[in-house]
Amino acid sequence: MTRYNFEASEAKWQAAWEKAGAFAAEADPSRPKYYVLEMFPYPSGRIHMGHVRNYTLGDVVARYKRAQGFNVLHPMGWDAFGLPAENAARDQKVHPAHWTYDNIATMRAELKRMGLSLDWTRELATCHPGYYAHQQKLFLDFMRAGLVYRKEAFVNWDPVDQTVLANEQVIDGRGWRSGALVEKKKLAQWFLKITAYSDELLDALKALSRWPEKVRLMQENWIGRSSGAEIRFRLKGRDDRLQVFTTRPDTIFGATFCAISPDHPLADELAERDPTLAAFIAECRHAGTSEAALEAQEKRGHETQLKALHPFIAGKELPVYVANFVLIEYGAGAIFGCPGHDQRDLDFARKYGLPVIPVVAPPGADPERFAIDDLAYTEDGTIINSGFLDGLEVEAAKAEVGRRLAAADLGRPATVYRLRDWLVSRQRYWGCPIPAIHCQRCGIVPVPEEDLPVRLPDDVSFDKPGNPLDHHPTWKNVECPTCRGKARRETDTFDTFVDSAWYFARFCSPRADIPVDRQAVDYWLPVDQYIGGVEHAILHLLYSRFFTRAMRKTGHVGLDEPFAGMFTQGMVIHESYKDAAGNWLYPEEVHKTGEGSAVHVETGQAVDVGRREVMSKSKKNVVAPARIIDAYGADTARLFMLSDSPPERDLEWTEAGVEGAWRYLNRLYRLVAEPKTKLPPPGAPKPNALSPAGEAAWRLTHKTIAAVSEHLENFRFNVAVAQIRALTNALEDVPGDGPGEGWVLRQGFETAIKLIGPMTPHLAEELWRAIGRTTLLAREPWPKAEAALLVDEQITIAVQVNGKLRGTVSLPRDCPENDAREAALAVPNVAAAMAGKTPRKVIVVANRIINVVV
RNA sequence: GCCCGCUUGGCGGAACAGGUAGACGCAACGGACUUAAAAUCCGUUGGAGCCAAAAGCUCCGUCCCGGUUCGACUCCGGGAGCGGGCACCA
Repeated sequence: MTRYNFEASEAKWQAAWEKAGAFAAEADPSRPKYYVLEMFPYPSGRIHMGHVRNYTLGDVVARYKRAQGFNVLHPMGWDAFGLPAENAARDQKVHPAHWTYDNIATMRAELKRMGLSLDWTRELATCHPGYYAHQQKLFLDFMRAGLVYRKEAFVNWDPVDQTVLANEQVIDGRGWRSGALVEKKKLAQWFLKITAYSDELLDALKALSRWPEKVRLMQENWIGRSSGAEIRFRLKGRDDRLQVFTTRPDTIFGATFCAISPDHPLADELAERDPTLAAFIAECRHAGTSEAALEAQEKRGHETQLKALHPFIAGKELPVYVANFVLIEYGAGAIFGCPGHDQRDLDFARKYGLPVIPVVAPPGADPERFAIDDLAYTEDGTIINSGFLDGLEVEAAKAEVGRRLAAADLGRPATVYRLRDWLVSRQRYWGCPIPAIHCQRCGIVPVPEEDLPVRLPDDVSFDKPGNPLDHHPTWKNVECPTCRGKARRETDTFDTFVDSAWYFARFCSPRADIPVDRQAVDYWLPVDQYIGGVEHAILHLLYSRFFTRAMRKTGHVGLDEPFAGMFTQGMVIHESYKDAAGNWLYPEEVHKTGEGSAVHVETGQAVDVGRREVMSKSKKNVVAPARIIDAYGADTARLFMLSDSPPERDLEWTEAGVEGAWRYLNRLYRLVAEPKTKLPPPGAPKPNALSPAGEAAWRLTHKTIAAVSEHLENFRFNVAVAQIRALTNALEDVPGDGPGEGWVLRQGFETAIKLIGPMTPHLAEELWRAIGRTTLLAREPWPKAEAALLVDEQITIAVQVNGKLRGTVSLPRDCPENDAREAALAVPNVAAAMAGKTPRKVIVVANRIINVVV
C-alpha cells in the first residue's frame, strides 16, 4: 500500500517555489492587484494552532487569487516590540533583542514548513530601526499636522513597579505583577488625536461592506456617539459656570441636583477648604475600577456648599454633589440629576433625601396622578410639570430646550463620544522611542528629522523596577536641538498598537528610505482581504483606520480605509484533561478510551475529560503545530484546518479529524498517482463518444469547478473541501475502461488537483507532476467551468401532494408544464396519496418541484 | 442594564430569491483481506412503525408556541437556552 511521502515532497516543493521566486510580488500597474494580509504574529517563541489556522486561510486566498490571474501581494512580518521580551530579559537574563530575534528565527522556520505562498523578501520586524525610524518620522509629521499633544491624564499607576499599567493589566484594582493597589495618578502623557476623526471613523463604517457586521457594530459602540445638550449652569455667588452634558435635556425641569466627578477641577478647588471632601476624593481614587468592584461599590456622594441655578426656573437652586459614579472622562465630567427619569439618579436621590419630580408621563397616563416610586420612567411620553415644555413629546421637548439654552447663552445642543484620544506613551524599554526632547528653556522640542532614528540603547538593566530608559546613565542626556542647552530625551516609548497601525502600508515598500513609497501604496493599498482574530476587532482595526487617515493628511497615502475586506476567524479549541490530583495534562499524556473517557498514558489512571475550550498554555490543552507537521505533514494540518468547521466559527482540534485528513490525502494520492486505467497524455483531445458514467463524471467535474470557486469567494472553505471530496469519490467510481473514460478521468484528476492546490499545495504539485505535467502548479491558471456542462438535460423533480413528498419524476429540462403535470399525476404513489380525489390545483415550478393540491 | 449573534443526527457541519432536510467528514456497527494486527476496501447509520424478507411505504423530526404560504431549517410575532461585545456613559 503506497503511502504519500510528505517529508520528501514538502521539502522538495518548498525549495522549488523558492528557486522560482514564485511568490515574490512586484508592482505592475498593467495587472490587477490583490493584497492578502493576515495579522502578523507577536514572536512569543513558537507558532501555535491559531497561527496555523490564520495563515492557512490567508494562503488559500492568496493562491486562489494568484491562479485567477491577480498580481498578489502576500507578505509576512513580526509585531516584535512588547512587554514579554522585557519579562524574559529580567527572568532569564537575556537581552530583549536577542530573545526577540531568536524567536523570530524559530517561528520563521516553522512558518516556512507550512508551505505558505509568502513573499519573504518583504519581511519586516517592528523592533528593527529600519522600521521604527519611519514610525518616528510619521509621528513628527502627525505632530506638525496637529494630531499629537501631551497632557496630564489620570493613569493606572503601580506604586511598587513604578510604572503605568494598561487597563487590562489591572486586576481587581491591583497590579497584575506586583499585587499592589493601583492608584489613579495624574501624569503627563502623549496622545494621538483620534477623536478628531470620531465622526468619520463612525460614518465610514457603513461603506465597509466586506467587513463582518459584528465588527462594524463593535466599532460603532466603541466610538459611542450620543447626542443631547450641554448646559452651563450658573453657580450661586460665583462668576464661573458648571458645564454638564445630558442626553435628556427634555427632563431639565425634573432636575433636583447636580453631581461632579471626584476628578473634576472644581472638586479639587473645593477640597482645599474642605478636609472631609478631600478625604472622600482620595478614597474614590483608590477604589477599584474592575467590573466586580464597580458592581459592589455603593453610589456615594458628598454634598458641597455650591448651588447651581436652574436655567429656566428663577430662584431655584440645585445642590452640587461630588459623586463617585461620575466619570471625568465622559461628557463634561459633571451631570444634572433627574431622579424621575434615570434609575441611578433616583437611587441617589432616595439615599440623600432629594426631591423627585416626574416630568415625562407615559402615553395615556393621568398627568395629575403620575408618580415615580422605585422605578424611574425612562420611556417616551408627554412632558408635564415643565413650564413651557408642557404637552410636548420627548423629541420636540429636546429640540425646544436646545433652542432656549442657546438663546439664553446657557448651553447648546451637543454630541459627545465614548471614544477618547489614544494614550500612546508607555514607560517601557522594548518599544519605539518617542522622538521628542524636553528642554527647560524651549519646552518640548521634536527630534530633528536628520537625527532619526532615535535608537534604543543596547546596554540597559532590568534590575530596578520602572523604565530602564529612565535609569540609563547617559542615554537621556542630550543637547537641545534649538538652544543647544542641556536637555533631556523623552524616555517613554510607543504603545505597540502604534507599530501595528501602519505595517500593512510599509509592506508595500518595505525597504524604502521614507515611511512609504507613494507609488507603491497607491498601487497595492487598500488591503483587499485582511484576516485575523476577532480579539482585534476594535483597537487594532480602529487605530489602523485612524492612522491611515492621519497618513493621508500628512501626504503619505491617498486613501482613508486600509482594509477593504475583513474576515475574523474563529479560535482553535481542544478538550482539556485533568488527573485525579487536579493537575492539567497535555493531550499527548492522555490516551482516549472512548467518548469522554481517557486514561493517563503512563500510569493508566483515569483522566477527567473536560470541556472543549480555547487552547491555552495554562490548561495544557495545546497541540504543537510542529509535532503535527512532523507526524502528518503541513498539507494534512492545512486540510484539517479547512475541512469541517466554517472559518468564522471555533474549530475543535481532534486527532481523529487529523487522521481523516491524512487518510484523504493518501487516497487522493493513490487515485491519481496510481490510476487503475492508463490515462491519455496531457492535452489529449476530447474523444467523440463518452460512456454514460464518463459523461456524468465530466459534468460533475465542471459543476465542482463552479461550486468550489463560488465557495472560495465566500470563505466557505469547509464546503469547498466537501465538494472536492465528493468529486474524487465520484471519480473513484468511474470504471475507466468505457468509451472516453480515460480522458474524463484525466480531466477530473487535473481539475481536482487544481482545485485542492490552494489548500494542500505540496501534494497538488506532486500529483501535477505525477500525472505527466511539467509546469509548476503554483503558476497554473484556475480551471474554467463550461457553462453548458452545468445544466443537466434530464432533471429529477420532486412531486408533492399537499406539500408532502410522494415521489420523483425525471423530466427533460424546461419541459412544458402540461407534460410535467401529467408525469407527476402518473406516479403511482402520488395517485395513491390523492386517494381518488381530483386535484384542485397543481403547482409546477419549472425544473424544481411539482405540488399537487387536493 | 444596553447592543449583537447562535440553536439542524451520537459529533463537526451541508442545504436558505421558501421547493426532495442531513452533502462532506468524524465516531459507531457489520463484513472482506490477514495466522494476527496495522493499513486498505465494501456496507449500514435521524427516530418510530408496516413487511417473512427485500423493494417499497407510513408517521414523526431542523430549540419551544403561534402566524403567513400550495409548500417554512429558511419569512413574520412571541418565548426559552447558549455565546459574544460594551457597561457607574449622564
